[in-house]
Amino acid sequence: MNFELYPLILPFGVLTLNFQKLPRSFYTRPTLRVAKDLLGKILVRKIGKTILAGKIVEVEAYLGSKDPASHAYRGQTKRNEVMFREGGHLYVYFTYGMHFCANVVTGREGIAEAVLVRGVEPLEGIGRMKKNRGLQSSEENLTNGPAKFCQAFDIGREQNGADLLGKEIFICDAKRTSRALICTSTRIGITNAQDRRWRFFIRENKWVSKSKK
DNA sequence: TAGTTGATCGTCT
DNA sequence: GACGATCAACTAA
Repeated sequence: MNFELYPLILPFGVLTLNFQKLPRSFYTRPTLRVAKDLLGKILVRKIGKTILAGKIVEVEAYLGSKDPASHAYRGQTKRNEVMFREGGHLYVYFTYGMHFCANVVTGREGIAEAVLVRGVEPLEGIGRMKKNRGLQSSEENLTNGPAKFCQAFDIGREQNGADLLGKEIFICDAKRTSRALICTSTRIGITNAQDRRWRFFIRENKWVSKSKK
């Protein structure tokens, strides 16, 4: 069942918290609902004995065949195959010749919808994240963008298709983010479908990407 | 601080 | 052959 517990040593001392992995049923719900509910949840990445963890603070929804901006708008291809899987998988794609971006697949099998993770607030493994980024940069510059987050969390080709109910990458439940703190906007970096306000982020959080507020 | 550009390659037309 | 769900370094002011 979903009662595996994951102790995390948070950076501010020896506080150890037990988080519960989100169940499959969290991801198979309607995508816009999953997108908003992902705000505040704890994304965990295990690399050997190293644990990286961060709070999701910015996301964008992509609604497959209903959405001209989605990679899956024109149907299934080799690249977007993972988007068509059951909710709770990770869709990682390569872009601009050098960057990876990661999506949480949502909905039932055959429905190609997903939520792009654009910003994360680092909680655990910050030293390793800095090493992964390879830059001496401020802490907010570590994970305040989709490709920065992937680099910090060492997410690439090999993580495409990963099951979020597995051991390598998963998301843990956390207190629901208050509706009053959730902001909405158009999505970043796309030119069509500007009428769809499917970007969601936590107000005044330092790890929301800089491009638009 | 705002705006521009180079990097770099898989995917789809 | 064009371009992208991006980023960092650079320039101008």
